[in-house]
Amino acid sequence: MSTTGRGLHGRVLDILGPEITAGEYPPGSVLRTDELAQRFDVSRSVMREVVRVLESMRLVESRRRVGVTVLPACEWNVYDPQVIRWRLAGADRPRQLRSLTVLRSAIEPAAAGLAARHATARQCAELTECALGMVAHSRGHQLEEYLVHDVAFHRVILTASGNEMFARLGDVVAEVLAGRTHHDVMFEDPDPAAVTLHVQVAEAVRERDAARAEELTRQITEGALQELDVLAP
Amino acid sequence: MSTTGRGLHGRVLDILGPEITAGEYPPGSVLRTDELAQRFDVSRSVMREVVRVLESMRLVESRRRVGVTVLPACEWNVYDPQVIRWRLAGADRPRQLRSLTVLRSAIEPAAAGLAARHATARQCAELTECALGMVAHSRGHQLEEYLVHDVAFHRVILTASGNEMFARLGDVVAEVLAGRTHHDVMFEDPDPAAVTLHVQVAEAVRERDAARAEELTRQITEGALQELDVLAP
DNA sequence: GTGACTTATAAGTCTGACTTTTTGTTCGTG
DNA sequence: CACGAACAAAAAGTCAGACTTATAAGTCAC
Repeated sequence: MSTTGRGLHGRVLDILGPEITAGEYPPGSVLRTDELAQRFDVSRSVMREVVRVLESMRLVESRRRVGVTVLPACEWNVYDPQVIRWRLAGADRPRQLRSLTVLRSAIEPAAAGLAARHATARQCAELTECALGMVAHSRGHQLEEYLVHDVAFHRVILTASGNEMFARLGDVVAEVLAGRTHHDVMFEDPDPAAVTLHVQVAEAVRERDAARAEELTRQITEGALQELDVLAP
Repeated sequence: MSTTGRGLHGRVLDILGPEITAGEYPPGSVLRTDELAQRFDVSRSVMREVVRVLESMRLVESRRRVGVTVLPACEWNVYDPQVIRWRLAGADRPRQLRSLTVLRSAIEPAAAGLAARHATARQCAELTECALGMVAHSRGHQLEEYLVHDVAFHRVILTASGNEMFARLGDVVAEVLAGRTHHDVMFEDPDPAAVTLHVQVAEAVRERDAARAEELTRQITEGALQELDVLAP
């Protein structure tokens, strides 16, 4: 599932990146390129490329005569998909999941409102299809199938908003939804109320009722927030 | 003002990055590392590092035997601060500014609501100070001083929300606000109504009135959106 | 036409030498 | 003792060249 993987460079990145985002090196720690190259048994060229990428994510900063210094978490590009993935795989996954869920609850209602105005006929159809798929798999422990349609639903909403910044959060939402189903305990079938809300959102968008689409989506994300409050204190 | 600049590598990036985000190479175009190295008169090592960074931004994809192919805009990491800066400096600045303003209007009200709950006494004081600074410079063509306080105000709100994803949008908001003052025509003093709203938001946060802080901030961002509608069709 | 084989190509990797910047120390002077 | 300038060392930065590897595309037999 890892996007990187490709090439020697990517493999090193997939080890060093998670280590840094996990906080294994306190902010201000200095790493030397040569030592890292030795440790991973790669050439300095490869190691330099890795450092450059980490630098562009603002995880580290490279300065002459001093080395590669690890930056404090407040500097990190937390919207970088790679950084998000690394952090979700790490120890502070709960905190990360909460941050992202709060972000969702700010974005998605607005996106739904815009989607009601801008969605194409095709997107409206897709939306309805997703919602029906959710209904169809909402009972009898078909969690995986339900998840697929749930993710697709939210992706369509975000895309149909017509705002590229919203659209780009599709992967984040997918990650959050998948996290809820997989990692956290979720043996029970999804909340019927939530399923109904999705159907209603699809309706509202189809009927171009922006205010209703926004309000209904707000209820969905509020539910996700409360669910999180129940699981994690 | 460029963050990169440092080093030969950064200079190349600051030329090639904007070129790509400006759409000078249609999606699917292939660039060869060697040719680029020749063009910029740098070694392949440097050029490879540049390509690696562009790849991590998902502006390009490097594949063996084919070259460095430019990816379509829907793949770009549009939340990368560097990408945002490049695009704001480019031709589709208006569209970009609109996307970011829409994003703002989704995020900031939510952030203000959270800030009302989580802001420290110090942050409340800073907020009030910023608001007063805005009032003080709201008349008599003191646009620059006004902007400084405006930016600071919104940064505090986003930080005080306690959500790192929100906090990280401080730079984006700063960029948008600065853009409004500098690039677009703005000879007149700021709208007195907006100034008052900022003061009231500071009040609401200090009084822990989350709903009011959220609603007032919504009015601020709505104003920004309408202002944009007036300037650009 | 289909499939296996070959080839050319461009990225990927490694190595070693050299340059440049920056830090910290040393030393001389007031 | 304080202060500043000269100096030395350390680590990143840069370059050039040789080699490896994956793979797209062309070739040939069937």
